[in-house]
Order: sequence, then structure tokens, then C-alpha cells
Amino acid sequence: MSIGEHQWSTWRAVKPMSADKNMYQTSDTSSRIIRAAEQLFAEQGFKETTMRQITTLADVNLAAVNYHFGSKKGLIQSVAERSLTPLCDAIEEGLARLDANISAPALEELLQVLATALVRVHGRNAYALAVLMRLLDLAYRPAQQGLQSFMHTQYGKRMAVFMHYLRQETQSLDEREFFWRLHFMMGSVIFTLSNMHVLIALDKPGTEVDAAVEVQAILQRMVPVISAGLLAPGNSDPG
Amino acid sequence: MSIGEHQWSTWRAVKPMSADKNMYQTSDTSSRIIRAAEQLFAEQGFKETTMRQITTLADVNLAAVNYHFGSKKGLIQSVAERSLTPLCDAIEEGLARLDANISAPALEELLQVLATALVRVHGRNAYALAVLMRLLDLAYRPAQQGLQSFMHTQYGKRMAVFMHYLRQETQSLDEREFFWRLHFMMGSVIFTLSNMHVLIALDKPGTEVDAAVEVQAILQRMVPVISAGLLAPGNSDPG
Amino acid sequence: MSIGEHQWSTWRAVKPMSADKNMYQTSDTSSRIIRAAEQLFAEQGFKETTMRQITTLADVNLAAVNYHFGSKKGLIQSVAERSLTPLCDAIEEGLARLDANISAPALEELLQVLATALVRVHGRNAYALAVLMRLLDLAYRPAQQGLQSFMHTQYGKRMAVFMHYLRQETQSLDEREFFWRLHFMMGSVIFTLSNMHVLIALDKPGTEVDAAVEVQAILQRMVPVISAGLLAPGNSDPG
Amino acid sequence: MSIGEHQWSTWRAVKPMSADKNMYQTSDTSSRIIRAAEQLFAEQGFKETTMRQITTLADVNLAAVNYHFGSKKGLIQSVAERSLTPLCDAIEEGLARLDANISAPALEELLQVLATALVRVHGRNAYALAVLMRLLDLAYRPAQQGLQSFMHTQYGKRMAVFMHYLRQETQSLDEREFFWRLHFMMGSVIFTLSNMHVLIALDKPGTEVDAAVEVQAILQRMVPVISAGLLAPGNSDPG
DNA sequence: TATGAATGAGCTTTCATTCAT
DNA sequence: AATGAATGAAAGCTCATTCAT
Repeated sequence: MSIGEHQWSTWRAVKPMSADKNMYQTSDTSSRIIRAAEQLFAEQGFKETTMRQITTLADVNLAAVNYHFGSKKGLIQSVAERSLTPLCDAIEEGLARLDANISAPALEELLQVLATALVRVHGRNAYALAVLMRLLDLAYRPAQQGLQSFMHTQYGKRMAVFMHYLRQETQSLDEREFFWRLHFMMGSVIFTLSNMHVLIALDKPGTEVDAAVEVQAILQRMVPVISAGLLAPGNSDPG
Repeated sequence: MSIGEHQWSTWRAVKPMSADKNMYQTSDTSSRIIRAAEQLFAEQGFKETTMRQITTLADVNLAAVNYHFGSKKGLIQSVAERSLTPLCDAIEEGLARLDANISAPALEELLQVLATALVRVHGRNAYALAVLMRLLDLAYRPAQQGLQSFMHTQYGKRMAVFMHYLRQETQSLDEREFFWRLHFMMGSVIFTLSNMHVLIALDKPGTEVDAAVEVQAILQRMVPVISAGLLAPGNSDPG
Repeated sequence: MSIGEHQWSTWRAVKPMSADKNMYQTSDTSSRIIRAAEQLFAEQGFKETTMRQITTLADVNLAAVNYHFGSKKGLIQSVAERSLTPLCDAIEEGLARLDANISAPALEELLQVLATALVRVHGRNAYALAVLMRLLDLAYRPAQQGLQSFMHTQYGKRMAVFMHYLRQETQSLDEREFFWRLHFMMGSVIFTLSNMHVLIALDKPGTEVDAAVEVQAILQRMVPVISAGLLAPGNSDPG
Repeated sequence: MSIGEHQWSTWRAVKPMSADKNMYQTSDTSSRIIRAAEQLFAEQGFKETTMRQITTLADVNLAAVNYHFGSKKGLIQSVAERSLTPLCDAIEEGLARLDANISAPALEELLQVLATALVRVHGRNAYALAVLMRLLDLAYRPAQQGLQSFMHTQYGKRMAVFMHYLRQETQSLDEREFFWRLHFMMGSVIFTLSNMHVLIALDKPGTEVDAAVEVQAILQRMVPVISAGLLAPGNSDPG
């Protein structure tokens, strides 16, 4: 296998056996694998991380990954699901709480829902957050359109709700402008969070930092910037 | 070699032989290799692109890459240099032209210099632009700090001038806020341009597009957004 | 890897995992590899023997060598250690037995200790003996000084005891003459034993021979010759 | 090609064109190649020396070796011939001078003829001598029997004369004992001379030495030792 | 559930050689 | 006579995966 060319086209074939179980109570072995994988994927990327590195760091047998997750792709999928499912839950909860208020949510409030959800779900595990971002990035490669459609199928609908709200708060933009600004902003988020560890180290060299606090702080810096970017007056007609 | 772990630590060893010649008039073979590599690197990433893919697409012998560039790493380096050197030239030219005007350049004008340089150098070769962005992204991985220091050594000083101007136009931000916003914005640029082809295809599905025109259009959309992001009023104290 | 230029400089990095186990009871696969390697190294040399030749002869998978020995260099090292360690043991035992006798050992007795040790350890495996000699030969090449220092570090002290005795029995020689004669004699041993198979075949063409018997016989021929060479009256002052 | 397995079986196919010319007046290019090859072959061995190393050291084009010598094998052959032919000449001359004296030559005188010939031919070029020895060593490998028969065909008869004399001076030995002692002694010579540079450096570390003087000195040390070895009283019946 | 051993496919790189000029 | 470019073959090695236990 390789996280190159063909690998996401057959993703449904992997055995999803322990996927659900992992949600509630993972075996020591498979959670150790997950944790090691998250760290290495975050630091190096998927392709550049080998099964040996993962199993060595997790201190488990080389064959354990295939036993528990079927394949490297299966492992990546598990990591993704462990990230995305609770994140979607948290976002929906946040939106529901917003709805309770009468007034329409301002754009910043909306982004705050996202930020809060990210912190709630991944505040304690910055690696998982970075991996998630890396996965989003990967989904935009032409050779990975299988991954893209997996994401879309699994999480498309849940995300659509948030997108709908977002669109409502950016009605000044035409459809195309919205599309591009959305991706500009996604770029900010994906790049910043997937390289979070390095950026924090650059920002506060030599300091021992608390990831949970840092993630929170970064997102607080980001919300107004993204908001301003989305709402900025644009050029008249770029083409 | 591999674009994993250690690979950039010894980058100076590769033979730079035809590097200069390539600038003016490349042999058919080595420019065919460069072009194929740019495309595949842009579409798939460095690690996931094999020499066989490159040489097959370029329709040259497998050994030709090593003959002309010494190694896969050497090829990546050549691709990088072919991108960055003229880009830095173009930026400096643009800044010089700005200087000629008396009034201090506004932030947008400054960003426009960058945008213009990007279009001038890579307007005709969107793949090279995407590869460049991918390289910038890669440089933020902890395992790739050799690449980072290569970039820094080779292009750090030239970029510093632009950064200096940029800092002058964002004096309302304290040092730390500037650091983060700069990276938020770099994330936008890196993500958007490295995934340009996919985004354009999503924006205008089924259409035959002119890359030069599209790059220009995307950057025109981006300038006001980034400018607004950089200058947005922020939170009081995120930490 | 290659047994050319730089290869012994980093020899400590190879995984020594099954080295000890192999001493007592090797897995079928790794001992098959060792045996095939010994034969091919003895017949052809290290550099001219490919991993594919080894694995084909051993009838194992190509990757098995890397699995069990880490690399070609690791395999050579294992072969060397499997030879040298028991040989040193046997020599030390022999010397200890000599010590038990009151009278100082004559030169021939000393050489006989060496011969007996060689026969005891390698009588059954003439290939291993030949490989060992080939390794000693290789250690004298300037480009292989890493190998030389490996040998020195690992076995230098153990060999020094034997050398000390040898020096005592050749007190008529000055230091420099001893140095050269020692190497003349090492040349005899190394050349004869590393080319043993061919020499035996030349000596007794067409005959099916028992290696154990032949090694014994050759060494018995060699002892008095070497003894005479070491003790021969020399020229007065060659320079 | 490779100086492994098959390479000497077809040695006659190489174009011998410049072989003769080289004897008298070599072109600058081909003699530069020869010199570089001698040095590298002596230091590293044949297989471990690449064409690139040779042509780089000789400062000629990579293709020049094939142009002038047909192949790597052809180059080795040329190097060998340039060594062996004048050596045989010198030995025959020496023997002729011995013949002039009435009395039968003693063994040491005979060995002295060889030593003198070696010094006369190779005193100025210790690398060529080392290569020659390395070639002799190689000729004893089973996979190199083509080389052996080449040597035999080309130089067998000329050497036979010397051997005949040698046999006459060792009549106390039976045929088989002579065979083995001859090879013991050849081992001394081959090992010592092929590793000459390293041994001299070990003997006189840090000193700038004159190769011609050293070769002469080593051979003077060797003659009495070898003589004693050949004539030593042996075991009664080793088998 | 877990693992040590083994494997097939494929990776980058090296090499001697060839060829058009 | 000489060379820069190119090439087919093969080298050592890596990797995800499988399998018997």
C-alpha cells in the first residue's frame, strides 16, 4: 500500500471491526497504536511514516497494525474517524445552542462555535488535530479523490449545516467569491493547525508549553482574522 | 533517498552541474524531466512521486534523473531553485519600483507586488508554483528542518526585505500577533496555490481553463482578503 | 551498501539481534543464509557476491538478509563474528594448556596452537575459514580502515596475548624485522587458506576430498615452514 | 562488466589496439588512465574501483576508457600486460646472467634474480607492482579461471623457466611438498607487495617515503625468509 | 489476541557501456 | 581522437503485508 496514487479508491474493503469499539473502549494495544500513529502522522505525514516507526513507538508488534486495523489505510481511516465524528457532534451541539438564542448568529459567533468544538474535542490531543488537518489537505490532491469522496460521504451532510449558516452570514459575497474565500480561510486553518507544533516552537522557543492552552490561544487569534477576511470588501471583478 | 526523515540534512552534496545552464537553455532531456517532475510533485507530493513515474512521463531513461540531477533530492532542489531564484528577482524588482514613488506603499500595494511577481514568474507554469508552495509547506515539518535551513540560507535574506516592508505596514500589531497573522496568511497562500488545480476544477467544472489567467484571478481575489486579515482588529489578549 | 570505499565506517549501526542466538541454534533461514554467504564470499569475494546470489543459493527470499542481518555489511559482520569469536576462544584455550607445561613453549608449539585452533573451529567449515582470511586481507586496504579498526577493537586484545608469546620466541629479531616477518607469514596463511579450495583442487585434481582432513594437512605442512621463515638468519641491514 | 563471475571468460574479445603502442609511447590520455587505474586498483581492488573514479582521477572523459581499452576488463588486461611483459623480460635477463657463471645458482641467488627484476621493472611504480600482485591473487578464485588461463597462456612458458630453476634448488622436497611451499611463499609475496603501501605506512608512520627504496628494502628482507621457508625440514608425512 | 518470521513488489541508485557528434 | 549524453541491467534496500503458530 501507499498513500500515493490508488490507495483511497478501495477504502471500504478494510475491516472496520474495531472502529466502533475504539470509540468507547479501545484495547491497550490498538490505542497505543493510534496514539503513536497520530504523533508520527502529524510530525512527518502519512506516506513518510512507516509501519515500523509506528509499531516501534507504540512498542507493539509490527503485525499488530494489520491485525487491528487491517492495513495502513485502515489505520489512517480509524484515526480520521476518531477525530471527525466527535468533532461533528461538537459542532452540531454548538450550533444547537446558538439556535436557542433568538437573534441570528454573527459570523464571529459562528466561527467561535467551530473553534470551541475544536478545542473541546482536540484540546487535549493536538496531534490528532494536526492529523485531521493533514488529512483535509490530502483530500485536495487529485490522486486522492477517493479520500475526498470518503470524507464527503461520511461527513458531508453534517458539515453542510455549518456551511449553510456560514453562507448566510456572508451574503454580500457572490457564490464564486464565497467559494474562494472559504478556501483561503480553510488554508489558514489547515496550515496553521497542521504545523501547530512547529509554529508554537518558533513562537516560544525553549518553553515547555501546554498544548491545550496553545490551541485555544491560536484559535482565538484566528477567529477575528478569518472573520475579517471573509467579510473584506473585494475587487470589483477578478474574472 | 526519501523525502522522509533525514533527507535534507546533506543537501549540499548534490552536484549542481547543469543548474546554471538550465536557466538559459536546458537540454531537452533535463527540461523534460523538470517539467514532468513539477507536474507529478504538484499533483501527488514529493514522496509519493517515484522516479519511474517521472521518467515515464518525461519519456526518458530511468537513469537520466541521476545523470542530470544526481539524485531525487537533487532534482527537487533544482526544481526549487528554478522557482525561487527568479521569484526573488521579481519581488525585488517590484519593490524597487515601489520605492520610486514617494509615498509609503500601502499594504495592498505591497501584496500586489508579491502577486505580480508570482504571476510574472509562474503565470505560465502553474505546476511550478504549486510545487513551490508544497515545498514551503514541507519546510514546516520537524523532520525536514534541513530543508528549512536550506531555504533560509539561500533565500532568507532576499525575503527579509519584503518582510521588513510588510512589518512596517502592520505596525498596529505587536510582534507576536504579527507572527501568527503572517502564518495565517501564508497558510491561505500555500494551501490555495498548492491545490490550485483542484480548486479551479471545482470552481469551473468541465471547463478548459487558461492557467495564467486563473492564477492572476485567484491572486486578485486573495489580495484584499489577506490585507483585511492582516489589519483586522484582534482580540485583546489571547495568551 | 558496498564493500567499497566507505562501508565499514558505520558498522556499529547494524542490528545485532540474532547474533547470539545464532551461536547456539540458528533459525533455518538465517543459518542457510550464513552458509550460502560463506561459500560465495569464499569463492568470489565480498563485493563480487550479490545479495541475490546469496538468497538464491540459500533458497530464501531476497529480503530475508535484510530482515535477519540488517544489511549486506551486517551479514559480513555476522559471518566474521561467527568465525573470529570461537577462534579466539580456541586459541586462548590452547595457550592456557601450553602454560600448564613448565618449559617455555617453542615457536613450533606456539604455531601448533594456532593450527589446532583453526582446525578445531573451522575444520568442518573450510568456507568460513576462507572468508575469515579474506576479511583479514581486506582489512589491509586503505579504503577499509573502518574494518581494520573494527577487527582491532573487537579482537585486538585477545590476539595480543598470542602475539606476545610469538614475540618472545623471536627475540633474535629486532622490532622492525619482526613486523615484516610477521606479515610475510600472515601472507602465507591468508593466501593459502583463502584460496584453499582452488589449491586443493590443483593438488589433487578430480578427487573428492574431505575438507577437514585437508585443512589439517595443509596446516601441518605450514607450521615448520613458517617457523623456519620467522627464525631464518636475515640480511644485516636492509634499510 | 564486472570483475565478478563471468568476466574473464571472454577476454580475447576486447580490442587490443593500443596495447602495443602503450609499450613504447602512450598517448597522454591513455597513460593518464593507466596511471590512475593502477593507483586505484592497488588501493581498492578491481571490482571496487569504478570507471568514474578512474576517469575522474585521470581527469579524462568517462568514455575514454572504453575508447582506448574497449572495456574495464581491457583496461585491467593492459595494466597487467604492461607489468608482466617487462617483468618476464627482466627475469629472463637475470637468469641469463646467472647462467654465465659456471656454478649452479644457490636458491637465494635465484630469488635475488626475481627480486632484482621486480625492483628494476617496478621500483619506480609501486602501484603497478601492487596491482600485479592483486591480479595474481585474483587468478586463484574459481570464478576467475579465465584470468588464470589467460595468465597461463601468456606468461606460463616464460615463468616455467624460472620454476624449473627453482625446482632444481629444492630437490629435497617431493613434488607435492614443493607445490605447497611454493604457494606458501607466493602468499608472502603477493600479500606483502599488494598491501605494500599500508604496511610501509604502518612501519614508518608519518614519514614521507621513497617507494623505490622501500620496495628494494622489503624484498631484501624477504629473500632470506622465503629461502629458509622453502628449504626448511618438514614434517614426515602430513597427508 | 498476538507475534516472529517471511515475502513480493517496488524503491532509489550505481555501473559499465554505447552512441551521436 | 575525444566527449557529453544517454541507457539497460542490476545492485542494495525498504515497505506494507501475510502467515504459521
